[in-house]
Amino acid sequence: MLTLAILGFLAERPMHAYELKKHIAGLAGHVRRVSDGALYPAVSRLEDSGWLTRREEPGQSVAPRQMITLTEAGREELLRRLRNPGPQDITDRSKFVVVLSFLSHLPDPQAQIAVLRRRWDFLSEPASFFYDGSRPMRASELTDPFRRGILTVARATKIAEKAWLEEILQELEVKVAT
Amino acid sequence: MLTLAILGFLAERPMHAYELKKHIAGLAGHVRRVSDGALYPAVSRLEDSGWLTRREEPGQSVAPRQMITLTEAGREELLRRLRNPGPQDITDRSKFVVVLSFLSHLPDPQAQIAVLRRRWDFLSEPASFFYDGSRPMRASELTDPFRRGILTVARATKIAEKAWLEEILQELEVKVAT
DNA sequence: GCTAGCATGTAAACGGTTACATGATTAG
DNA sequence: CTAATCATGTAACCGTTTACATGCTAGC
Repeated sequence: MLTLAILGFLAERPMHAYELKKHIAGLAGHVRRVSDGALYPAVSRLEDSGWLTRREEPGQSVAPRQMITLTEAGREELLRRLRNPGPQDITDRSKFVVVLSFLSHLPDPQAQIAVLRRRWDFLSEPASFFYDGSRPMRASELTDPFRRGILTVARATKIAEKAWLEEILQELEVKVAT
Repeated sequence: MLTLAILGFLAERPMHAYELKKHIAGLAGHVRRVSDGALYPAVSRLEDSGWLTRREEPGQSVAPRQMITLTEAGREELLRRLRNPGPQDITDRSKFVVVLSFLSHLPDPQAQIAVLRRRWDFLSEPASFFYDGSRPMRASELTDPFRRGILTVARATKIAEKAWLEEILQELEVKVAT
């Protein structure tokens, strides 16, 4: 998730790590704070992979900082990841949000459609949640009010997301057809 | 997350690890598959902490398996974690769902109210998502259709969850008052 | 005979959290 | 002078993923 977010934001423009941190924190909707201990090693890893380069900017009245730039290989890696998200990137909403954030970078609407459809298919599968012994329970059988709440909210979320997906898929299909 | 889920399900009844796995997979709504490499070591860790015990059940016509039972210390640990969830357990929906799943185990409605209110407070904070340079953007300024989608769905989810929270909080407050 | 499901584990690699460490600038 | 924000990093620890490894039973 961190890797994709770093590649994605750098594709828009070069930044230094501190800026990157704020962008990523915003993306996560402070759902997940980005710790320095995760970010800086991640940037180093991506540099080792040849996906980005760092240029020291001697501090003119500010603390010295490093401008990080995406390489061509980095841009290709981003597109590869966007075109071909892993299963978790589709099923885990917080990961899918990252994919979605950068999906515009894919030049091909058909590739965008493919990703969105995978999410739609996943949301269309029946989601079993709780078990009575080994038998999955239906929502109507649940007496626990908190578990009912989980299902209530999950259902509302699913409906909202599917509605949006159907809307944008239709727009994209019109675009492809023309 | 795994630890809390294991403690929570075992509080309902003893199980063997394979059953636990299915319960946890259901809980996660196959958002996150539970790998054996995570589950079995987690169970061992909890055993080392004295929160559960394992009893070998020689297989009568089935493969030999181990019945896992929560200890008194394990039950206390569960209650401690439910009463006092970490910040991530409140802000990260997939983690909050785990807390919610077992919140009924807390005997005190006031403690339940406290947890739910923390979530409500978190959902009430303004969530900034994307930046234009260093300025956070308003939803109306976003032109990227996928990013607009993220905000659209997030807003719907938030409304649904807050509505449910307000409903159940009111019920619980009535309960406390009587 | 084979596949699916039941059932339990280990080991290496990876990545994230937490805590530690440093230092500059700006606003109150 | 002090707190907040800018800015970058390291190290120990922990838990998860992935891949490997084994073996039984039931139904087709």
